[in-house]
Amino acid sequence: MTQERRLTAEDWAEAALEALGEGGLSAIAVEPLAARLGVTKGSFYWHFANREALVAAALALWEQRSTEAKIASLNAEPDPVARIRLLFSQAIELAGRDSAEINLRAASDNPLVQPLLRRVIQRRLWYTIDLFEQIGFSREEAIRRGAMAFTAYGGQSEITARFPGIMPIDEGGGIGAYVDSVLEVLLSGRPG
Amino acid sequence: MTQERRLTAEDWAEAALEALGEGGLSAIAVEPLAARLGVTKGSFYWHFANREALVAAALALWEQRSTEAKIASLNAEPDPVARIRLLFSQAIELAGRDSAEINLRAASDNPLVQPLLRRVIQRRLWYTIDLFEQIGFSREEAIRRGAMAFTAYGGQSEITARFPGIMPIDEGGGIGAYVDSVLEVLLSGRPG
DNA sequence: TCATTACCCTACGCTAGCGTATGGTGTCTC
DNA sequence: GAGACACCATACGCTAGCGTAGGGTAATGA
Repeated sequence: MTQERRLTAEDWAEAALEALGEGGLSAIAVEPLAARLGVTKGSFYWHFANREALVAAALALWEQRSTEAKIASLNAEPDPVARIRLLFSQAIELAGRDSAEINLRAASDNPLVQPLLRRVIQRRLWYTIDLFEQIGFSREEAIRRGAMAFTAYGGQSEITARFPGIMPIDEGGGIGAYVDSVLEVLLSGRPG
Repeated sequence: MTQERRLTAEDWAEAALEALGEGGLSAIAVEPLAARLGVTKGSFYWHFANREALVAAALALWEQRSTEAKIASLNAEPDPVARIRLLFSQAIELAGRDSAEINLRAASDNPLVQPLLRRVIQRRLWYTIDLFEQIGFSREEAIRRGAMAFTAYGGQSEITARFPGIMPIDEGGGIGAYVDSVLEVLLSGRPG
């Protein structure tokens, strides 16, 4: 964290991403980050033109890593049904793993964040829809169920992250059982 | 809006709530609001101790009105299934009706907003769960389905509000058809 | 070894917003 | 009609954060 050697633009972007996870978008601030890196903002303005450029760098870093991570963990699972289950499980425990995403959602009005989230949502939504189509639902039905699944685990992860303990999913079997019951409902009337 | 007469604390709270709906929590700022009300902040600090008090007043105003409105519109419908349908329909078109709520969710880390939203979520969640119990599901199953319904329409309203046009629910029948299909899934295997 | 380059510091100006002190004015009351 | 009170203006100090100017230093390559 606090380095002895001199810094690069990547060091700054890394620190910015970390700050985003801890304090939200507004925590990506030049002077506080400089202090944290044991340096003055004179350093920053050598590597970046302005704060916006730093925010953009941190967002790019996040997008790359988050998509890589999700794709990697999901591609390991060949069965579509198991993939959906994985999607859900991951989303529910997303709070601890990726607090940057939670904080990004809260800043979705920001002109840099808005298009980024739009891309990410689009990808995930249609990925989910595709899964339901692979399972055997018609395209129209897959769109409906996929959209429902996506909003459900989006809302779920948001709420559990921001209001821990408020969802009564710990009763009777824990998270796994809840995920199973959700899937049972989402897959009801499954053809094939 | 811009008044000729002198102001009361309620006028300030009202303007603050309006600003919250338009620009988020940070838009509840003393000097901009004063300018908007055609007055200086000397007026404000006569009515309130500080900014936090104004935020609290605006939040109280919102909580009171939003719960009143929702309860009124839902109590008019006696059938539980129709009520759930109403809940969903309302949530989806929530963006235009209550942008203050959307902006509040984005500020849920704020120490004044956090407990407020926690209360509201708690109320709505268990209200939804009760509906599923009234329909005939067991308590355990009602908790699962209610939680799922709640997160689904929470996520739905958030996404449609922040990223209009991104959800493919307008295809083939519009919102009403989508709500119906969601309900069909959520009520699958319904006893009684 | 010496100049160049990469990186950083110090010091400054600027803005938005919070909060305070104090004085002014219209309206109500006796 | 004279005070009292409610409401507001003016003017100030303060903080956090952005951005700039210009000088300094350590390492590196010729």
